[in-house]
Amino acid sequence: MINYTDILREHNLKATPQRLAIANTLYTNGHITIDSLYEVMVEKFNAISLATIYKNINLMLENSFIKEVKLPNAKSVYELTQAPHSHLVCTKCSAIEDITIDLNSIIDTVTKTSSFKVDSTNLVLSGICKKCSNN
Amino acid sequence: MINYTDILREHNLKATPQRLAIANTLYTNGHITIDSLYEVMVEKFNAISLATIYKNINLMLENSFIKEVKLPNAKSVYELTQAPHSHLVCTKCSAIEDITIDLNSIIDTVTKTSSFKVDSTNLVLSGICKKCSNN
DNA sequence: TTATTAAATGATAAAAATTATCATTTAAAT
DNA sequence: ATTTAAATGATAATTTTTATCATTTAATAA
Repeated sequence: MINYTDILREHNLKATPQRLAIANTLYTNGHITIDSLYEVMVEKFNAISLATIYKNINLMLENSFIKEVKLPNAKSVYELTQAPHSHLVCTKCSAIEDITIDLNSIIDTVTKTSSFKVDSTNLVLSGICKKCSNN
Repeated sequence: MINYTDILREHNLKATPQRLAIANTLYTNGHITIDSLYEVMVEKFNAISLATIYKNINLMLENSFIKEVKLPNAKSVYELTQAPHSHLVCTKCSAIEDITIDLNSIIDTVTKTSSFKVDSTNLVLSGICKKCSNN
């Protein structure tokens, strides 16, 4: 259990118990959908409102405390903001892995080829994870 | 105006006037949201139902006639299925460009590093397009 | 500590997005 | 021209997300 009080405040978010729990849920789960997050949160706060989940997710996105990851053929998942990275998604078991890939050479090529100034990247690689290829 | 009758049939889709119009709208627009597609279609068929749009988009996705492109901070857009490619999205004017980028070296690295078998890629590069950097 | 205040929460309504249902129409194959 | 399975349009139902508002609470300062 990490104490996210200060980090929340750095992102201009009051450190409410609900938010601290959301932060820890994201920390322990890595990536989670709104639905699953709500399920987990209901166990911790039996009276939490779904509206609180949505409002906090949106605020946390606006304040860059978390990031949304849009996946092909699946609902978005949310993760704590970290260093920029890409994602591996297993089409068999739906597991999601973070992976740091150096995309600079690609960005350079794009800049030269198309005179488009790249500011950020979103890369999702779909396929079969290690576990599933062994089973 | 391209005649998509045969191509639709190749994808196990009856060539209805509505579907032919959807195909042509995607062809001329390149990328379009559900909402915009509906607006365009209403001009061509004043009695078309939004349900028809949704049902066709879903069928066309299932039959790989079209692809969904998930964009950061925006609604999904749909495009005719083409050779695999990536997307450039301008954060100023929201323009979307197709771009073919060779990701094989990256895929190779991932395979070796993480023993994850990559089957498909989804790459969106956000930034400033040529037009907007000049204005 | 306690008091103050702006913000967060929970309950719920409202809105938006998507899917389901079904009678009617139509594309495609006799 | 006939037949039939599928598509369409109208609309209801469901799902997802946002808005509203009374109450509670975190954060700040006295």
